[in-house]
Amino acid sequence: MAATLKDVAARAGVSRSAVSRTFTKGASVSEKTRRKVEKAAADLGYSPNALASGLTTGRTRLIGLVSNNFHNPIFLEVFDLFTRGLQDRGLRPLIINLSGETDPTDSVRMLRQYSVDGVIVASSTAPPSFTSAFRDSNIPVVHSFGRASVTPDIHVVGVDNVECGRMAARTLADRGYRKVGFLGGPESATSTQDRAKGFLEEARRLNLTASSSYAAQYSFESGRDEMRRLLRLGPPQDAYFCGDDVLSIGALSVLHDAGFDTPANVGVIGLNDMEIAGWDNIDLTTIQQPLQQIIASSIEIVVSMLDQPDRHPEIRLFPCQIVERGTLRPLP
Amino acid sequence: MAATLKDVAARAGVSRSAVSRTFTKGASVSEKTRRKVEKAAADLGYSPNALASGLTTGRTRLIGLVSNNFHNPIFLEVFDLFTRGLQDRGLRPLIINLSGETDPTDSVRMLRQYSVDGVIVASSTAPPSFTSAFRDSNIPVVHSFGRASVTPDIHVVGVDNVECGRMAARTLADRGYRKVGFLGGPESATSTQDRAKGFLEEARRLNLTASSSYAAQYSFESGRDEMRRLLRLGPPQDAYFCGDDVLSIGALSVLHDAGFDTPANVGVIGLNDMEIAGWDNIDLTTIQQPLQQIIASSIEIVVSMLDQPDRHPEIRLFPCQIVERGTLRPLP
DNA sequence: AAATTCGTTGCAACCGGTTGCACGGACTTC
DNA sequence: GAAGTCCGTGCAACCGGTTGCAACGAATTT
Repeated sequence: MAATLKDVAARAGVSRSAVSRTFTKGASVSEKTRRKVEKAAADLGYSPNALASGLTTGRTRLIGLVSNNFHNPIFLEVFDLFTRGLQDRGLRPLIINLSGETDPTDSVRMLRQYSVDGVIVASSTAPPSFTSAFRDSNIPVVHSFGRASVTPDIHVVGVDNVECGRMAARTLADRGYRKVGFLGGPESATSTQDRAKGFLEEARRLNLTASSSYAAQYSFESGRDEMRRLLRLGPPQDAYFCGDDVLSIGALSVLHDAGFDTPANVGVIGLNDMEIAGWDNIDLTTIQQPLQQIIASSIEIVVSMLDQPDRHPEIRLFPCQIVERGTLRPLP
Repeated sequence: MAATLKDVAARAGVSRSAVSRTFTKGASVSEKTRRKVEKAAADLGYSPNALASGLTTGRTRLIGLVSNNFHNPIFLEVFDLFTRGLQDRGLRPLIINLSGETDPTDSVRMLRQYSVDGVIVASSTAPPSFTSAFRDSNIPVVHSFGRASVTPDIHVVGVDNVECGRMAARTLADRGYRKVGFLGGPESATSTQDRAKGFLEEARRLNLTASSSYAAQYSFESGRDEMRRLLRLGPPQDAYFCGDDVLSIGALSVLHDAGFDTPANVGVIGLNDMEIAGWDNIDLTTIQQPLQQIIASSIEIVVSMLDQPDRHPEIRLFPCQIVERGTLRPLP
């Protein structure tokens, strides 16, 4: 149906090699043949078949984008940045929706079948075994929003979640909250563990009374469920650090239903600064992750791995910052 | 690096054809060779290269998923359903993020280069010329959330937006609102045009006073901007039908800032029923599009086109329904 | 025992490109 | 004018599979 190399070669009166070379930059072709070929290609509406060329070159320009956060609005922003960033560099994202799957076998097989040039795992909850499965299959991989390890064996781009936890504790302390709580996401997620660690350590250091609890997932409903459970056990803390904006908003809605007012009765600080957090009906004080930087950096690493697959694993962490809105009282 | 057909053939002591046939269902292979081959394949961790096989069969099992709604949270749900639905059928979504692009040329080229088996355009704002570009390139295409045409030349799955508009008008009238307004998305989008048409016609029929205006995009900020503009011109209508939930929420936030209370002073009804609309801090009355059905149906059509590429274009519209929440006063 | 049928198998060509190599011609150089 | 460069080109093999065709052996029929 579509024109092939052979068709173009015939029409231009040259060999298939000549046509291939005109479309391979850096190859040696005379001005004259190039013009003939380009004319013929335009006439036939030819564009090279990326799959066939991938077969011989070993480069498909396909990048696996693996995620499981399809219920957190922040991920739409992540998705937008990744897909745009990749396609701006001539790469095509091939999506894998994990949706609860924890066994990497299938994902690895799928992406190997399509000979992706690399994989980006965009998830703060995917276990480390997941990313290593790709590396073990010799697929270049970078873990975005992953945990920084002391002995990195995989590229990780993200934030220092322990430091985020500390930052949250300091922020609450500075505003005069004394009894504070951590309301995290799933306890199995490394991001949750790190945020809890930083938060509780720093709270202790600052002589705050700190508690912690965990929601089943990073979702609005889980945030509601967990806050409801807490309120059944007794009065709320002075303020909560929630492991994610959606959890915060869920928790807030339960607090409001129960008659508590923010920030007067109880403060809440989230994490992510998703677009919705800035909406006036939400107005959530939160810790912002620098998404653009994290994603641009992830893409940069995966691109560089195309040329140097055995590049030394690297950790890139970016600083977070507080976005002041209405769910925490102002500094005294 | 990865094992190939040849490696497996050598290890199993059979020809490459035999190996290929064990992995092609419906092919004729004896139990004995099948076992030998499967053993060898398992030993080597072999899995067939989908790209190479696509080259000869003309089937890549790749489906282009084209969209431009990367700023509307509803699209995360759409995305989740599409990616899961496709991969459940062994298809892989290849994402194209249009982000404002209106010229289909590049998208068509990209997807042709990767020999996708079909394309799903998931957008209520993409112009019809966009989808036809795929069809003209002989790529099976279905337009999800598109406009139903009387003389369909492309598969369309979605809702009857004119009827949605009528339904909104009736809903407002039933609840005693007399002066009503349509606050739509971009005027160029067919979805906006249809919703406006249905709403205004029905409002007239019901002797309501109706006005209409348009936001620049389907986004929270545009909703705010437009409602701000309306309030500068004079007092608000009794109730608004907004062309989308995000517009509704933007409009609501401006109304609240201006001291209007919902549903006491002014009613708002949205469209989509995105997850957030149900959050207690939002509690938006809205018209629900049956996403699951629309998406399942879109996938079903694209799958059926794999076998019958020239299948007659079809329109599938699903009914919407009102989701009662707190931004419209109850029926008298 | 010969003929027929049938399922299984390997050969070889092909899908749409890429690329090492050798050849040919134009252009320098001595 | 002969020798040496260098650039451009085509041939042919290859990437990792698929598939039509013919051959083959076993089982069935006559």
